[in-house]
Amino acid sequence: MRQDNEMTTASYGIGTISKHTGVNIETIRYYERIGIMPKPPRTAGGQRIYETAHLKRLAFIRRSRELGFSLDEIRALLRLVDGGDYSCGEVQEMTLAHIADIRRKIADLRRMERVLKDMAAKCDGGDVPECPIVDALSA
Amino acid sequence: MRQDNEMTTASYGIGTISKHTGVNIETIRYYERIGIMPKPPRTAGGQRIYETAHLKRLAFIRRSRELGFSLDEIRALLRLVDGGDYSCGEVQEMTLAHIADIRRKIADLRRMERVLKDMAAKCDGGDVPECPIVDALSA
DNA sequence: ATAGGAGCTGTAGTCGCTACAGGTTCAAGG
DNA sequence: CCTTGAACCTGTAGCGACTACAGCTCCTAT
Repeated sequence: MRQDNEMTTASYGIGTISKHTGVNIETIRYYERIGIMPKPPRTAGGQRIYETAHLKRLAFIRRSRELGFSLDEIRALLRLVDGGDYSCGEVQEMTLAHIADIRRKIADLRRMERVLKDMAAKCDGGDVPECPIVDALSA
Repeated sequence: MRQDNEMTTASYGIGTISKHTGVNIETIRYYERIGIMPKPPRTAGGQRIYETAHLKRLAFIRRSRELGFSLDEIRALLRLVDGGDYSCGEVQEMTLAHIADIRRKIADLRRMERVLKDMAAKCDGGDVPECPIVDALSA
């Protein structure tokens, strides 16, 4: 573990924050390239040095991805947070929009499931080469 | 509309089958490139000529995509159909596996929705720059 | 004969990563 | 102090399933 020479500010290598957040090393570098993670300071040799703030930001991104936010949505969320003058209302609005999105996806999947279930039910599962599923799909 | 000179076998240009199936022209050519649509005959000038069989196959692919089958799954389905010796049981098996997949996706999305709803509920939506959603995400 | 819509090929971009190849740096052990 | 080897670096290419474009050629109707 590295130590700052002035203060007791913890620093971590990229592998450490990768393990901590569960985000792949390559993905972290990718996030930096596309600008949702800031360019961190480097050692004399060019290796990235992260601090607690980076760790928190990466955890935020990770959790948001898990909850289905796109990187663009996360970018917007982070812009609010970075601006400093974000309001709770704005964040809530985006979250509600995202929930609506998820609901639409669920509805679509349920429709698919129903159709497929109906098709599978018409099938006797035998060896004959006349399948109602195939018929239903090409109609 | 083109007409065969021997029989009344209907032929269509790529634009026609695109409109009929709702599959983009570029996508049809892409399907040909990756081998899930066969290479059709061409006019002297090199334009693709399709017949009713192509139309049915493309409709099959379209519908399967709509129902969430991946191109790889569709390829497998088509291999069964093309082989001619497919059994209804095999098709049904793939369909049931796909249904299980859809159920998993629905469960995931529902979990997401619940978490987001809980987070949004904690938010008073006001103008204050302290948002429980942001806190929840970075924790 | 000509205008213009339809079609052609080939390439590059999208999203969100992941997987290399081929090199450099760092920390620990001898 | 030196060596080993793990960790890190850059840059590029690949995935799936398209979509978009540039810059042509072809076909049909007037």
